[in-house]
Amino acid sequence: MKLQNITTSKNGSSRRLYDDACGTAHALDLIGERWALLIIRELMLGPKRFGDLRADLPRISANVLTQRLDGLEAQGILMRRRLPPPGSTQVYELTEWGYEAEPIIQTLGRWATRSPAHDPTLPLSATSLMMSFRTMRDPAQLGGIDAAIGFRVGKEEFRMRIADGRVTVARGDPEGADLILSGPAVAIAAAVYGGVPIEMLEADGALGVEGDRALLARFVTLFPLPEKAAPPA
Amino acid sequence: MKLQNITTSKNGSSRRLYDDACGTAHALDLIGERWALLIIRELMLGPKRFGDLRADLPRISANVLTQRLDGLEAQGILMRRRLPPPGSTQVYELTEWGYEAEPIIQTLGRWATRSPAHDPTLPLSATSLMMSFRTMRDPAQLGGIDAAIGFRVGKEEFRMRIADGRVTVARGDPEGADLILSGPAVAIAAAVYGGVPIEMLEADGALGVEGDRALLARFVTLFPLPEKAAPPA
DNA sequence: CGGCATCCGGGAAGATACTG
DNA sequence: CAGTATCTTCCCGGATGCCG
Repeated sequence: MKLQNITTSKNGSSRRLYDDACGTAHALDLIGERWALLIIRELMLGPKRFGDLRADLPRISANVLTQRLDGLEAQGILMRRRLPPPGSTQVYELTEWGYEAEPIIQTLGRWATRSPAHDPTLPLSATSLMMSFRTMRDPAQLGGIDAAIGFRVGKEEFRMRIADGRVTVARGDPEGADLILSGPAVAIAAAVYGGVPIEMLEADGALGVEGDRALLARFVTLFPLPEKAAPPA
Repeated sequence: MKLQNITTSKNGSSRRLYDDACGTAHALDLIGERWALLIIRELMLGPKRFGDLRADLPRISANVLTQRLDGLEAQGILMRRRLPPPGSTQVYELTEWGYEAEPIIQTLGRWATRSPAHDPTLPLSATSLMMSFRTMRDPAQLGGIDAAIGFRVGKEEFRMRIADGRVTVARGDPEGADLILSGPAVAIAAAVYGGVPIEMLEADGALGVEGDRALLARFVTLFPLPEKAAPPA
């Protein structure tokens, strides 16, 4: 290790800061570097290991991930935690303040889906699909629904609860839910956001459905995308 | 101009994109580059010229500002507009969709002021001070207030209206407001966010006050900063 | 395999000087 | 005043390798 690296890593403030009292500028100092906010997004539904993050952010390189995790930890946004042995692997978990960044993710997401350039058919991580449901829920449509919906997306399992006009999502066993959807995140996104008919996705083997199909028909209407903004002239 | 520049500017997608369907990731593709969101912030209260932006973002370099303005225009977030002659100078103005980014600025700002590292004594542009009032207003304290407050910050003038529990701010003539504050943005920020006594700022010649001093005493309590998050252990 | 450190190439950001 | 040209610095991304 070179001396330069010692000074620059010890004094993390050698990073380019905006030097601006505005809270927005400070937010960018904290989480404005490339990948930082997407790492936070991936941790939003609970702790993950280094390798999980690499898998869910396929285009990040290991050294950048290391740098970001260091920086976010130093700023108190996430913590390293060592799981009890055996298998005492390390996980990264948001702090309480880190979890409070969820509105940032939602506000950005809601605004950007109005972009004419937004392409909802791109790949998608399981976490961002689940987060998108919390972001895009239509309160007017949720009234009167009380249901549990399970998801199996790759190796990850989630349980959503819709009740009292609210949507909560957490990692958890889908078993026993009123409706269970299985398949890659893009397939579920195609059904909910792309308007692709369920039957077509099932026929392709892309989507598995168990349980209340009437609920499913309603489910795919609960998360409307906002209208596109006018494209640039 | 070189051929390379033509291809890279025509095909703006040579930029590093996240390639992720998640709206949050797309937002970062749109406004995640350095300085982009601060440029949007500076335009939030109306159009500005190139030189205004340089003055209000003192540490941005001219070529980066040019690149960002080009990119934001290509994405439909802002427009170039030529003012009617004489003095037919060019200004940059947010599109309707661009103005809708205000919640992003507010959400980031609110979250980041909880950072242990946030330093509210740093320099501040007039626009970000005005935006901060919209962000930080305490609805519980605004009830029953109906007032017009004017600001003279450097060469810029603003008029704030507090009524019906809402705060609106626009560029405009402070004359005739119930209260008029004059001085650099840092001085006004010191009074509102730093708890520095008005008398001290006036004695220093940093702050000028005209009009209703009782309203001023109340005004400085209307924008409480959120509690700090626990500092990293 | 998870968690890094290191080296390298390309490109974005910063600073300064220059032009219409 | 509104940008452009150029140069330097530094960040990002990819590959490789070390170590528990």
